[in-house]
Amino acid sequence: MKRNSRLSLALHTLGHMAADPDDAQTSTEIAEHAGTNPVVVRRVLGRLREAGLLISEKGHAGGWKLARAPADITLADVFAALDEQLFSYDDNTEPAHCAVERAMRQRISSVMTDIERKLVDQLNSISIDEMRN
Amino acid sequence: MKRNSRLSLALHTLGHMAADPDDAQTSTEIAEHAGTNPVVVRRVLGRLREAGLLISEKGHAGGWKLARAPADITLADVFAALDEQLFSYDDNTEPAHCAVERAMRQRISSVMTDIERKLVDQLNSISIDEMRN
DNA sequence: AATAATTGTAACAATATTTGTTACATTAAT
DNA sequence: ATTAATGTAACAAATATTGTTACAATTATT
Repeated sequence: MKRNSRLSLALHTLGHMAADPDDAQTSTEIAEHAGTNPVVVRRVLGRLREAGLLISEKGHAGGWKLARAPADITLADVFAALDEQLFSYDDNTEPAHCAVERAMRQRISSVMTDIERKLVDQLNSISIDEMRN
Repeated sequence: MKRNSRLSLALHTLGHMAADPDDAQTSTEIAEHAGTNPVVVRRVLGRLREAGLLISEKGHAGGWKLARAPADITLADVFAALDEQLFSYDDNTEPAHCAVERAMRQRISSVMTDIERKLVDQLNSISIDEMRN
């Protein structure tokens, strides 16, 4: 089983939708194309809907569509919607016992935050429209 | 249980070592300070040793020390040593069936590679010496 | 009004990963 | 010899991800 294929599924789906923004697709169609299960698709795309990137409609002739223009959805939007940790850095939640430790944690945290901010800037500069050829 | 605390453990340990590069520490000491187990410490630090960042010595009075000057060990070195995925993007290994899919995967992969390269540049600009106050 | 097609979501199993732990062989200083 | 350390295998426990089944709610079609 693969780990964390949510981002992959989201990007590929959004990329396809960007090619034909007015065509709604069902989770079954998307799942077949992505080689997975409709429930998994609804699970992942549900997060994109909560973030305002997608619209879903229930019932007969329902399905999934982009909520706005492909040029207005960036990679940073997708990362944020999936709540992906950009880095795999988890600080210990236990309070630091020594002063050196506390100072270092703060320094590391600030460095990471700075790097992350720059990364988000870069991700924001790429729209899903640009993910297609 | 926490997920992926390896980077945290590695950085904090290296940070402390950078403050006193000549003092060798045992995995038990490090484990107590980090609130974990000596075997876990040896597991994580072993990777740093394989990458040439640390030196370990067996036997009585053995322990762990930096392999080179703190200013010469960067965050990028540490990430690389732990083989961390910078992003949680996993491409499907299955060959793409349609041309649109193939093209998009290539585009995504190239975008990710580009972002990752810039990120590594930034990580390389910060040494573990700078992680302390 | 009945039917069909779709999302939303809960529940559970299967799998993979991470961490913690015990145990023990190996190595080196005392 | 004894002691103290690493190196590593093996396994348990916790957690996360994915796949799957089931079914209620919703909406279009007939």
